Amino acid sequence: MGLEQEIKQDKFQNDQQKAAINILYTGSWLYNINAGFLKKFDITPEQFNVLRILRGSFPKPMMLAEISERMIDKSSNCTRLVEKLKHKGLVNRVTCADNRRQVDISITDKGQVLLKKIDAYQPSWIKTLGKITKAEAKELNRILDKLRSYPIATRISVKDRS
Amino acid sequence: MGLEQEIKQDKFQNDQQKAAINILYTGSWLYNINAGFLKKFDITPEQFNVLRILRGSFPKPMMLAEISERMIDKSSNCTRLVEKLKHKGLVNRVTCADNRRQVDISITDKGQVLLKKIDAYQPSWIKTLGKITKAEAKELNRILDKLRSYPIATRISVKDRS
DNA sequence: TTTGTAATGTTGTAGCTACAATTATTGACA
DNA sequence: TGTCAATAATTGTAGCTACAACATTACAAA
Repeated sequence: MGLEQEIKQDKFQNDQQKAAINILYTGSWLYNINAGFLKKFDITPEQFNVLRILRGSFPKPMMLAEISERMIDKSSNCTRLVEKLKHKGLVNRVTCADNRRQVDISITDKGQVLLKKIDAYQPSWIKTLGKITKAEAKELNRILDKLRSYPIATRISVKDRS
Repeated sequence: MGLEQEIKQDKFQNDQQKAAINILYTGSWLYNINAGFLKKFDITPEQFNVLRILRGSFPKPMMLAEISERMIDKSSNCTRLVEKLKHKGLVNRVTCADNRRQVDISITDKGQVLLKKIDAYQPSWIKTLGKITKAEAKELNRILDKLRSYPIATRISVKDRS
């Protein structure tokens, strides 16, 4: 079933506009699948994202700004997110000795164990992804990266200058 | 700049997994551009979505369940969303005479005017979309539709199955 | 008519997000 | 040294979401 049937809209202005809606719609769909899956582990997608980021850096701790930079959804409030994770014992947070403005955050053993457990469950969205081929995934990645490439925002094109 | 640089992650398990992150990331990126644009008009992306849905149905009113079904983000609370729009004078909401369980919702003149005004602004994300070709947009749509095909049972309610 | 069940919305509430204001610390430099 | 700007994180708060419980209405069966 295509996007038109799913949101019951039968005409888009053009393929690009349809693509925008499709990305938003598919993103929301994927997010919800993921959130539903992670709920079993009492963790949100944002928290999961942060934990994986910290695992990637382990054993080197990270500061909040670095974590924010790597997050999928940049707008999440990192301070409070990390606070939740600390409360669950999944991360450590200590004031950095060299620079007391920053805090060093690192994943705990308990956090590592949780991630392993989640990995082992073979999340349903991994299965979902199997529906597209490797070649399709590559092409999808290429197009999405192109879409986000830096806009030539306010620059006047050579043609228009005259 | 590709996804790896943007979220500073240099290895993914495979292309499909990267694609999932890419969709979530690009969706969030696009949402934020859109939200920033719409803020000038004192309206959220969700509210804008509902208004366009109602314009599509005009002059035929719609009930809440129909609107929900067509929304990009199904999880928004439609009752309160419509309440906000009514408060701004952008929609009408009256109890349906035939079936008093349902409410008939329709876009007002003021709502139509607002949408026209927004259309006229040529949203920045329309420019964004120009970065991919028509052929790329078509391919993107095809792959995203394929990805969502065969719904994951656990997240789809009985009602939605059809 | 009464009863049960499905359809349709609304509401309560905990928790989360957006974003601007604020605090604390550091480093540059007159 | 004292002042200023930059960096890093926290907090206040209004508004929004998730989701389950609830209320109302419709309709069919006994």
